[in-house]
Amino acid sequence: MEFDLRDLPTRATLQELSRKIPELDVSSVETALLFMRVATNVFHHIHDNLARFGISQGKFNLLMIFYKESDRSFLPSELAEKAGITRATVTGLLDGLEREGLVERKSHPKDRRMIMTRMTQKGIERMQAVLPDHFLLISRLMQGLTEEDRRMLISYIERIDAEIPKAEGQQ
Amino acid sequence: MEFDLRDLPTRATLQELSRKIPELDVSSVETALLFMRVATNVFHHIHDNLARFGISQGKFNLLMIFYKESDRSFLPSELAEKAGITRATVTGLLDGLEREGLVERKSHPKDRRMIMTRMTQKGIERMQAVLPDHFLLISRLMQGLTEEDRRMLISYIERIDAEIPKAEGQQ
DNA sequence: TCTATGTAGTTAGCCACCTAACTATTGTGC
DNA sequence: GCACAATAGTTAGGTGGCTAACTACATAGA
Repeated sequence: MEFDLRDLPTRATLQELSRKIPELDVSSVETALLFMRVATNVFHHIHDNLARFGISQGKFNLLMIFYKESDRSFLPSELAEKAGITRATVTGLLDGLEREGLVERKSHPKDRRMIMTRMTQKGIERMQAVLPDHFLLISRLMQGLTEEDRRMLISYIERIDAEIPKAEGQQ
Repeated sequence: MEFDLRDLPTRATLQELSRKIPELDVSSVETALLFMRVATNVFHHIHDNLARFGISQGKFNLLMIFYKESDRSFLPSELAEKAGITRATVTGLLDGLEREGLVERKSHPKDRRMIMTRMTQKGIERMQAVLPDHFLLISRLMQGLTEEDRRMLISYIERIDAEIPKAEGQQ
């Protein structure tokens, strides 16, 4: 079963490699490759949906951080850390969000190196327009799975994540 | 269990939304978000490893297509279709790969609009250096799962993929 | 106190993706 | 046979990610 002609060369390559490398398990690699392919499809799907609202994935991630605590301000460096991107990237995303009037920058009263960023009313309204649609689309991805299936899936995914060495020295 | 303070605001947002939108299932969204978070970690992990060999993910994908049938040539448009990226992006990636001497471009003998691209010996050798390490790293991601676990995981992932509407009109 | 070190944000420049528009060439229909 | 449409690849310009270097400011130590 699963006789995909297009992928047969990969399987042949894998099987040849696995003869030389005993630790390499062909079915593990194939599972991981499927995982990655579907993840890519999911990201594209979500990207396309957010694009209908004129929001990129990167901007959405920042807006979500703001929205969760829309009454308070965030330092750019704090946003970078929460979103898992660099401060330089945050600068660029904030430029775009500020240009659209979704967030605003104010200088910090005490420490003049810092900038306080805050979501505007327009930003809140934009998120209120996007979120129902966005989460509904995400929710529907799982509609082929039962509650029990999802519990199992979470367990498998967490075990995969546990194998990824977490970079401690992240400067 | 799973009492992550940082994510509580998301859960609160989700629960509020789910009251207004009956079709929205909170646990489905949370499962999908975990799936995406781990997928991102996996991609970063693989990226970091390929970077040690001076190869980006995009270039690796093209090289893998070449390597699977290293005796034949490919049209750039064919590479784009197989890799799931645009022709414009292929142009850029081929520029880099050609600059490094890993692939070569030749004009098509019959149709002068077309370009035949082919992997060089140096390209083959580079892939032979990268592949064992690369696939071993991918294989290890699954070492917390049994054969049976992986079968189940594949089934779940395929059911998620089945919910993604495939864009027919991809011009 | 003043120098050195550290910190926050930005800038510059690279990469890989995109869309839209352009060039060159081939194929088609009157 | 020639104008027009279709096709292949590239170019131009935008975005979001990165690292490295820079500016401005704050802080700690001799």
